[in-house]
Amino acid sequence: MQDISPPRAQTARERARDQITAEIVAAARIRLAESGPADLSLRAVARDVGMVSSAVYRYFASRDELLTALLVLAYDDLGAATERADAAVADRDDFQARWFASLRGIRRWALANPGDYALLYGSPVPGYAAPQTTVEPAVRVILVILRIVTEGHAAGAIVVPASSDVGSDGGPGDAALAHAVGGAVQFVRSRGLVDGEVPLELVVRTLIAWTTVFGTISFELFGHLVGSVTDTDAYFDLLADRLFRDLGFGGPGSRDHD
Amino acid sequence: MQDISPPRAQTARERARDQITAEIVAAARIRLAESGPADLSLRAVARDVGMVSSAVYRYFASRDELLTALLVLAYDDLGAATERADAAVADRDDFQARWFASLRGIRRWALANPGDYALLYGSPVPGYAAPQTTVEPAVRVILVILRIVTEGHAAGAIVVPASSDVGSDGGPGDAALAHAVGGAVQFVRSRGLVDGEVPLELVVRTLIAWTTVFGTISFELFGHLVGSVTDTDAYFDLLADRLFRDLGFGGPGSRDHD
DNA sequence: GATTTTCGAGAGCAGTGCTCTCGCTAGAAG
DNA sequence: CTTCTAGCGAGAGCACTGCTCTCGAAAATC
Repeated sequence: MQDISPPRAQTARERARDQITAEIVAAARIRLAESGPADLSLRAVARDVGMVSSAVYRYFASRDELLTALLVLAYDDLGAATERADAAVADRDDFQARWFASLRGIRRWALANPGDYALLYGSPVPGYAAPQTTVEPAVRVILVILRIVTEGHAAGAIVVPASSDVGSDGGPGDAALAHAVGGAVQFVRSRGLVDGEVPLELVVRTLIAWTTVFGTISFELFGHLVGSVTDTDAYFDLLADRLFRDLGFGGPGSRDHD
Repeated sequence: MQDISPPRAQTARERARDQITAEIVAAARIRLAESGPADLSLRAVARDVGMVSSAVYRYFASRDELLTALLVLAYDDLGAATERADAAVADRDDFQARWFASLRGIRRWALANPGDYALLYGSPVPGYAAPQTTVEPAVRVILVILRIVTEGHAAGAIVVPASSDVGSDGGPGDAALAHAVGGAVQFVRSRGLVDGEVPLELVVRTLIAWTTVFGTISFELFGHLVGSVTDTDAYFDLLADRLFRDLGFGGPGSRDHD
């Protein structure tokens, strides 16, 4: 195969440019770790890499563009960390172990990189809208937990929890469900995660689990659990367990292994 | 009754001071609504109220102190809105209606006041630590949902969900639970919300519900649900229903009413 | 070797939080 | 009613921010 673009012989200039770009991002990431995203100063970053602020603009058109680069990097880092956590479980059919490993991996990454986490899941920087390029890296972490659920379902380890029609109106529950989480269903289909029918209630439950995990981590990092949760490590495991069971895992018949 | 302190005859100076203070806060709140907390400019607020920036420092020692005032105001506003939503349900034994009303009230407030919401539940402003005075107003909204759960439990409307020992170790589940959520248990007791024993699993479930509600609202406001959840109104109701049932409400025997 | 592209430095603009000083004025004290 | 003082608003100023523009030097290209 012809190496068309990626490993094409870079000119010295290009190599230097890439290297300096990486240097800037690295310096920015360090500063981000010890101050919030809103506090990130382009001038300070410039000083760190031994440049004057205007020189940085040769590499990033604006502070927002630097933030976007950090965003992509952080999403990828989180995604990779979560994938690693899941992959570390040897028995691929031990969905409980995979679930715990992945969720703990997410939380561990967040605690280790609070600045990045705040950038990703905190309040958005005012006036800043993440461009489309950030979508794909953002999806990685979701895919990990989605795969556990879909594979678990395919393996018959899930008893899809009962849906309920206790909505405000007595209408047909499934149509309402399909409409509400239509995007997620389409997403799961487009990624080829499931062939055949997608149980809507499972989609809803997975969305809830996803939201709860990040909601909990955000609460922990942002100080909202102080006073209520005494042992955050233990609480998170408790949470992971409840979410796992609410998904329909570990139901009747699938005794756990110890 | 003697009016001891609150309506004590204020001097003209004090009245003027309070009025201007309120004016500043009001102006700040308006600016906050259309830009994030990090973007809130004390100088801009000063301009809005027809002052020069240094004059504002006669009323607030720093920008952070202004933010704290806004924080307290916002917490109180959210708390009041939620209390109103709950109180609007005439039948106090209709816990489902109260649950939906309260949760919807929280979300409605958040959507109507995104700036305030970001201030309360977004990433904290770097270097800013909310002082103790903000704790009490912050608690109001939690108390509303806590009351629904405790009253529901006292009324026998809840079948406390089964705990599970599927933790990492096979130790005694209840001791671990008690340790993890000890703060919450103590809180519930200190507020006199429950006399007698507090079912630990219910405490855990309530904490999870609380976290999930705010996690979902944060995700919605911060744009993380775009692409997955197509109808956010409907999804939130779906969520409220699942949380309600996971708490043990609407279990066997307590058929809902329509 | 001449030319064009690329890049870093520096000055500068408008904005920020915050401090300090200086008058004015309204309320308190006599 | 006069004197005095405490409180307040204005202004200048400092160090910082994001960002723009110009200029000179160096490197790649022709």
